[in-house]
Amino acid sequence: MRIGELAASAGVSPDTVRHYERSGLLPRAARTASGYREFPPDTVERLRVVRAALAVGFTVAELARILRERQRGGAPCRTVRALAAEKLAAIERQQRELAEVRRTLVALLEDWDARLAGQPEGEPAHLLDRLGTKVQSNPRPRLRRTPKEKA
Amino acid sequence: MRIGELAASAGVSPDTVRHYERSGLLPRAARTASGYREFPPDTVERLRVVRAALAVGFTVAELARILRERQRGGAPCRTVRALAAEKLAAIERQQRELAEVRRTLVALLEDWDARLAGQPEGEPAHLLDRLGTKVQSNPRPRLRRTPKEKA
DNA sequence: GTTGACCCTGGAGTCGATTCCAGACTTTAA
DNA sequence: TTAAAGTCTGGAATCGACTCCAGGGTCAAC
Repeated sequence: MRIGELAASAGVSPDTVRHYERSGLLPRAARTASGYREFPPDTVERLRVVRAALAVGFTVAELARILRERQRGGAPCRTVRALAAEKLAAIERQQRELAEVRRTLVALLEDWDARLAGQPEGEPAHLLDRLGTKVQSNPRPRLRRTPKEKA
Repeated sequence: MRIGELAASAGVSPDTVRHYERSGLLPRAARTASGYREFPPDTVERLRVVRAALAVGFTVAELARILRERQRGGAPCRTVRALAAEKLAAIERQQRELAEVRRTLVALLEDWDARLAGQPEGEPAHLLDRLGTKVQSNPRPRLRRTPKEKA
């Protein structure tokens, strides 16, 4: 199968597939006489695994290392298991942070709505200023930019 | 007060303060004869507000726009309120995604541990392969890199 | 008067997973 | 036969909030 078909099977772009190949997440594809990549059908499954691993937090570099190890007959299972546990811990940390931020934001909106209710349309209500008194900043919750889905 | 003191008061680096000034999140500071920035004391509060706003998900660009608007006598409260509501929605979406990923990961670890239990130390257990069957990838949970705290 | 801690500039670098680019070729369907 | 859609390369760009850099002044204490 060609790259477009493979990519579509996993809902990614051909560029992404090439990227994975370059990074060592997919085996080097064979080429047709004209230079097109020709993937064996089971690459669909391999790509699915890669996407799933990325989705639970593995990085491309980590996966590349693991897959390379496996290629050489190694059994990186213990490493994989440990790494996954780290991902879980990271996720739970992030959940706690997110919950905290959410609490803040909910309280903030309530507070704001109360003051906006008693305020004419164009008047300054100094909403942002209320933030300083109610939140003690610190980390930085990277709000994921919404991934642009292909139409 | 000088930049180092201001920065310390909010637990950020002087570089960050300069960055905020450049970005329009802090008013241009006055300068001493030797060119040092001299901040009025209430900048501490302003910086605190900025940090808090960033912490709940506002971007530097958004804050700059809002603060510029306010500078010109505008009352961007409605905008701010709407933006905050968007942030909340984004956070809740992220929470749902994170919960989903966590569920997957927990199930995966259980599954893995079961197979590893019956497996001798160096034998391949094909852990990653199990992923493809249990997860249907998609988005991409950016696990935040842990912010390096200053020692 | 010298050390060490601070401050200045503005432009480049960081992180990571994509995504995009130009310019060229190939395949497919009409 | 010709146009549209797919593919190739590899290096650069994207996003955002910082962080770092060199090369140079400045301030405080001893």
